[in-house]
Amino acid sequence: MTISPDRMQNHLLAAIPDSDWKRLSHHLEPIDLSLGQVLYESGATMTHMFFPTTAIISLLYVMENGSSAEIAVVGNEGLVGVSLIMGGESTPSRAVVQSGGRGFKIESQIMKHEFNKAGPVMHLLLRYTQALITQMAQTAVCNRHHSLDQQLCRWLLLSLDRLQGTDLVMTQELISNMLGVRREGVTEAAMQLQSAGIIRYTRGKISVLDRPGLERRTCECYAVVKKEYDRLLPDIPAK
Amino acid sequence: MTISPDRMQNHLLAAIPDSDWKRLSHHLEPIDLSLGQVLYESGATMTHMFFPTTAIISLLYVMENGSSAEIAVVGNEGLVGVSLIMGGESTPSRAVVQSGGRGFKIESQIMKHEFNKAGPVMHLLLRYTQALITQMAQTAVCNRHHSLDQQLCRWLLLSLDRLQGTDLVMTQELISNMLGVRREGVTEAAMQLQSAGIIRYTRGKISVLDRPGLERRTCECYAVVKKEYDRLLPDIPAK
DNA sequence: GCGCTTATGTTCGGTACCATACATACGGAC
DNA sequence: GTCCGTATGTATGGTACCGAACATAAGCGC
Repeated sequence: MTISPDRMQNHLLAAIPDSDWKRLSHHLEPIDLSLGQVLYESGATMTHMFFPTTAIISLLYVMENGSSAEIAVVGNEGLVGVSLIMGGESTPSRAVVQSGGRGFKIESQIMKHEFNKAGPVMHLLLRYTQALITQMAQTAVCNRHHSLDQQLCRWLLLSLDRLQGTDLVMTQELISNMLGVRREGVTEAAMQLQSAGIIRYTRGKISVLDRPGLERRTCECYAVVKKEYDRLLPDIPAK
Repeated sequence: MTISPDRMQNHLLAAIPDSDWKRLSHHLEPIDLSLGQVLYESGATMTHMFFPTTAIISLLYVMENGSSAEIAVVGNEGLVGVSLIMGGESTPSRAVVQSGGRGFKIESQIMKHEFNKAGPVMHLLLRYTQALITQMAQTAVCNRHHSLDQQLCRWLLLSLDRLQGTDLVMTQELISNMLGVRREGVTEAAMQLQSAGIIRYTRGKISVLDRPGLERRTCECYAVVKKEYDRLLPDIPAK
């Protein structure tokens, strides 16, 4: 049985004041988001915005030679389609479902209209956008300076924050695409984490056993981003 | 003789409709921006927004261990202080003058008030913000995948686009801080470019002799960002 | 249980960058 | 012109990651 997703599962939707919510609620449509599904393609005009509840979406740039790099990750704390409210209608990146689940979608026109009222919804979305900017900036820093091991920890923590429970359904191949590294590199880093007792994994599934252990091993980038989300979106319950 | 900067030298200011400009013009204050000057510090509350005319500003993140990485660069096409309009009042990065020159500053309250009118100025600033987001995202990609040589070309081109003329006053040490690499690495890359006849440099000054040569050697990242600026801010003359 | 697909593990040589140390030489101050 | 601070050039050894090729084994379909 598929349970219709609850608005409250997405923290942005949950933070919309009731008076504004009344206008919007009719337009939100619950949807399934299955692993690998592409929500929008680089450069394509976006017709909808998405609010994940249990799914996680990766924003990634695909290079001319086919390799890719994750720019940011979006889960139940946020939304996919920021460029709609920024007025650009598209971005040079792709949005892919990294972890299957559910969410809501809404037509872009509705949301743009709501945004242009310049009320609480606009300010909420803008604060979220700033948090997303921080995540992107820190991804740039992390890509420059930190080891694959540290980046894997950061990535696991970001995913964990956007999931219920401690299990990720995710192959190492997938992770390597997100991080923009070789699959073998992920294998070696994951083996180290497993032998340290921090994670346990089998084909396509990773269980985090020791979250504080991950936090000890990751770089400062994770904390910088986390702190900024908490600061900018305080009405959103820290998991 | 220092010439008072002209509003039209900053493309965002130039794009503000006259009716809105009348309200704002009294509040804009011309200022000198000298090399190395810090416009805001990581985490500090911003009191002003800045519109460079002839100066270039780097947004960079400084790590706990003191090393740094550039997140984005802002010149006469943009503004410094996007987080003010996003509602965050601060960001975890630092804004430093990378190339001395002039610009305007304006008190944050004035600009926020103007933004909240939800008129043309808001939409202009939001479109600029999206272009800036693209630059950050592409910096992340470039840091992940491209060689120092390619990144140096990208960086020179981004700087060139924001300057008049073809000379940069800039030591290799400074460039290495921006790119987040060793100074020696920049030296080697610069020597290659010089012996290819693309640039010529002496202590602290770089002259670009062959701009198309730089464009041939850089990665796709430069073009992606450039195209997105042109798309989002078409009212701004491409240099 | 058997076989096949595919996720994970291992090895190899190569390279781009790093940290450190030091050599050279430009060009402004005097 | 001379001196000196500092920008640039060079060398050495180390490491993290890459690309490629291949080995193993988990778990699904039958």
